[in-house]
Amino acid sequence: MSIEDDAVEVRAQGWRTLAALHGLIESELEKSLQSEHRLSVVEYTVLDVLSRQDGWHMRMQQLGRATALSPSATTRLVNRLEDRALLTRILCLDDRRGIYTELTAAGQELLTRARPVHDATLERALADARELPELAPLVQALPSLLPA
Amino acid sequence: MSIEDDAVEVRAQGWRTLAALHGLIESELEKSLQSEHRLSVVEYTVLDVLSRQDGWHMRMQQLGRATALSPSATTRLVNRLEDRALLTRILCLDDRRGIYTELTAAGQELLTRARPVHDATLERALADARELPELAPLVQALPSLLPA
DNA sequence: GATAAATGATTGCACACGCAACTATCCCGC
DNA sequence: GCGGGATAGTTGCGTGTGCAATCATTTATC
Repeated sequence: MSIEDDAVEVRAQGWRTLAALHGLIESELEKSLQSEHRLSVVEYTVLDVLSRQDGWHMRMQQLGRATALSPSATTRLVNRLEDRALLTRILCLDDRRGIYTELTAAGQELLTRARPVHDATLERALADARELPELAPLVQALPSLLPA
Repeated sequence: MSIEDDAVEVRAQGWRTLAALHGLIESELEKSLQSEHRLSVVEYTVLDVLSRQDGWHMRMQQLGRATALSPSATTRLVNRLEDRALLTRILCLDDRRGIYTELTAAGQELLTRARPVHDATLERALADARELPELAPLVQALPSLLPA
């Protein structure tokens, strides 16, 4: 019993730490990307993830999963970026329900300018977090968890 | 140069992983807490953090920091919970600008009922995440990062 | 001790979000 | 090849959020 209770508490504590670090980083990114390039974090994420699909298109649904957004929010997010001519919708030929999205040159260009801001802010936010005792271990461990 | 570029990319990758795991867990918690107890994740967080301040009160600002919420959002969050009689505002005597908040018996009771739902959902969400190759390492490492 | 700057919290406003309902397209069984 | 169910995406609507401006109180300056 006590052992299982401990496991529950450890998970909850881990989640609180994760959420705290996430919240800190996200609000820093939000402020800097918004003020420098009028981009929200999730908008930047879309541009970034699209740029990584080198040559490949992405469906709305995949975009929604990549951003943890609902279908309706995904639609409007793509609308906003399309209105700013940062990406284009491309109708799917083999499945005409589906819609692909693709970065425009302007989108690619904005991403190129925004990326340094994003990266610098991320570095600063992580440095700040490393000063907080409850976040430091997670920040410290993060880089070693990637190669899968 | 290349080494520094790598560090930038590693940080970005770590952030994407962190954000992905956070998004997955948060949407699961949101769904279960909302449907079972009409609580959002951030509302649950407030009840939880207040219950941990055993005997101690918390100022609005501290609540805002604990939830990564703006002052205005904090005000309205406390309004919602106060309207449901889950917590009470207590004026600060030594600094009459400040406002303390305290769980009511009903708030404590609701938290007691919601906590099992929260914990079970968290366990399930982490198990799901462990199945995803890109998230598994972070999920695996999380429990070991806590004692600070 | 009066005025100015700073701090804690609240309100007006615009906007992004999720849910549920809807449309359009595809796929399956017969 | 036709009707019913599933799937991809969009829209109406209510609500939670951040920013900027505001009010109340405290603290600093003279």
